[in-house]
Amino acid sequence: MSKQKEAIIRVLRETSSHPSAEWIYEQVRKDVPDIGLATVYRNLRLLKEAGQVSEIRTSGDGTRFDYNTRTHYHFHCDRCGRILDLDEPIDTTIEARIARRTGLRVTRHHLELGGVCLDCQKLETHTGACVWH
Amino acid sequence: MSKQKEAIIRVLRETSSHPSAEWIYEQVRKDVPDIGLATVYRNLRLLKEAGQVSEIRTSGDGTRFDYNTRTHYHFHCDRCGRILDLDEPIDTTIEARIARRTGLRVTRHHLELGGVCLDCQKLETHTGACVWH
DNA sequence: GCTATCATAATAGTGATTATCATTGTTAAT
DNA sequence: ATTAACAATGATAATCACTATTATGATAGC
Repeated sequence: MSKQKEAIIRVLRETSSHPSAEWIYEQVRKDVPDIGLATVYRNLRLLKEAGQVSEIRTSGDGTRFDYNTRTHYHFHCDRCGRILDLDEPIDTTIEARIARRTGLRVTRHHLELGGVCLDCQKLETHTGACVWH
Repeated sequence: MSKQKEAIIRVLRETSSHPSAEWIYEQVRKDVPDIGLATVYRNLRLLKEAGQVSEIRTSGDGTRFDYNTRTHYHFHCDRCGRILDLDEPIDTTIEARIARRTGLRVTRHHLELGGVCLDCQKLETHTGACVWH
C-alpha cells in the first residue's frame, strides 16, 4: 500500500460524488503533488478489479468511479452530467427471477434514471441557461 | 437521404444485436465499399439526435447502438460482451414515482442486468474457456 | 451552364486511457 | 549495513474511439 494508493482511496472515501479520473487526480495532487496521472488510472483499475470501486458509464459524460460497491441506483443529469445516488429500495428478486426465466446467469443489476437535477431546474427558471454547460 | 445513410439504417434494421460503430462500418462497407468511418459516426450521431437510435454504454465494452428506441431492458454478458434484449415488462410508474419523491425531472430509465449468457455458459462446461475471449 | 448547398471521403486532431520503461522505493536475506 | 529481488512509480509514448476540418463531388434551383 503506497502513499499514492492510500491518497487515492482517501479521496474516494471522502467524496459522495461520482468523480472522474481527472478530478480524482486533481484532488490527490493536493496531498501528493508529484503523483502521475497514470498512477491514478492504474490504481483505479486495480481497485476495480479487486471489487473496491465500481465504474459508471453514461452517455455524454466519460467514466466515473464509485467507492460504494453495494448495489444502488443512480440518476444522471443530462444537463450538468452529475450522478446522484437514489435511495430507491433495491429489487432483491429480479436477478433470480430473470435467471430462472431465461437461463442466464445473472450476477448484478443496475437501474439508471435520467433527466434534469434540482440545481439545473432552478437555473432554468432563473436564467434560462445552465452554468454547468 | 444519401445512399450511405440509407445503408447504415439498413444494417441497423437487419440486425437484432447491439452493434458497435466499428461493426456497423464493416457491414456497411459490403454495400458501400468506400464509405468513411467518420460518415458512420456522423450519421449515427444524427440518428441519435433525431431519436431513431439509442446509445448503450456498458462497462468494459465501448458504445453500442440500438435501433429500437422504445424503453426495454438489457442483459450484458461479461464474458463475450454481447447485449441481449430482455422481455421483462417495463416499470411504467418508476419515473413518476421518483420524480414525485425527489423533485427530479425524470425523462427516462434503463435497467441493465449483467452476468454470463447461455452461449458462454455452454462453452464453460465443455472447454473451460470462452471462444469470445 | 453556373452557382449554392449539402453530404461525403480523407485526413488531421483531440481527449481519455493504457503500455512501456527506466527509476525509485521497499522488503528480505545475508 | 549491503545487496538482491521485486513491486510501484512518474514520465512519456502509444493506442483507441471519436470529432473537426477541409477539399471534393453530387444535386438542385436559377
